[in-house]
Amino acid sequence: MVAVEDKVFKALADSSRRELLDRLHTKGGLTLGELCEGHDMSRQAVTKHLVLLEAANLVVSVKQGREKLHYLNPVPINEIYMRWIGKFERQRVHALFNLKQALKEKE
Amino acid sequence: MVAVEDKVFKALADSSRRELLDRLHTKGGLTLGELCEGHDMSRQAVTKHLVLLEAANLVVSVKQGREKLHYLNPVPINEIYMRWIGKFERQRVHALFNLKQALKEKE
DNA sequence: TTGACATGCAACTAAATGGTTGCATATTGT
DNA sequence: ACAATATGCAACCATTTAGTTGCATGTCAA
Repeated sequence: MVAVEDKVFKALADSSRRELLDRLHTKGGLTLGELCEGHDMSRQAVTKHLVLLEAANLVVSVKQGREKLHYLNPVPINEIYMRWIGKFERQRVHALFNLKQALKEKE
Repeated sequence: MVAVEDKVFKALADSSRRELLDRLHTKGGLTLGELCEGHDMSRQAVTKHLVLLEAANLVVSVKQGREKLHYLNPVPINEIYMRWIGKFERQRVHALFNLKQALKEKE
């Protein structure tokens, strides 16, 4: 069952899917219809993306009547992080990130 | 220049490339030849993977004579993490991760 | 210098991927 | 009931991608 990990990365490989995750990070519980808004691709394309995201466990959904509500699941992302960032690196890398942020805000 | 982010995710999408990252996380400074060992794919295939990983800035390399030494760069991974894990989630998710680890060790 | 070693580049192939269109199903409100 | 709304499924197409093979270049050591 190494497959689940592979699904996560494959799912994250597409920019449309990443954008969907961004939207769900900002606001959870969106329906398929809502997630389609502001894209130039068809509803069916979005459906396919959501199927992959759910298979990867990056998105969880609940059916409510004829609607389907979608939520972001942060767990798999955390596992990626833990995989390649050792305990020491974590501090350095966080410091670097914060520095970058601070500089960005000064612009 | 949205391309750089895309390269990171595309690079991570392949399991052979992730394995290369694992090897470099365990031990930095490996040559192409060393990275080829224990794979069933050709040297040229590995080269191609490394090109992508370097383009994504996930791997940095230094030429030394006729050899090329490779190192893992943790910065892009951290940025993925920061993107989809909000400040509160970070705590919960870490706690969950640690719990899982503890349970795994008890087996 | 010359052979062995380490890496680089290019053309080609098979499979995976992202997108489309068309039709089917299920739920809601009047 | 029935029309509008929300989602699901399947076949098909173009492009990308991971891998190969073959040859070229560059560096070291005897």
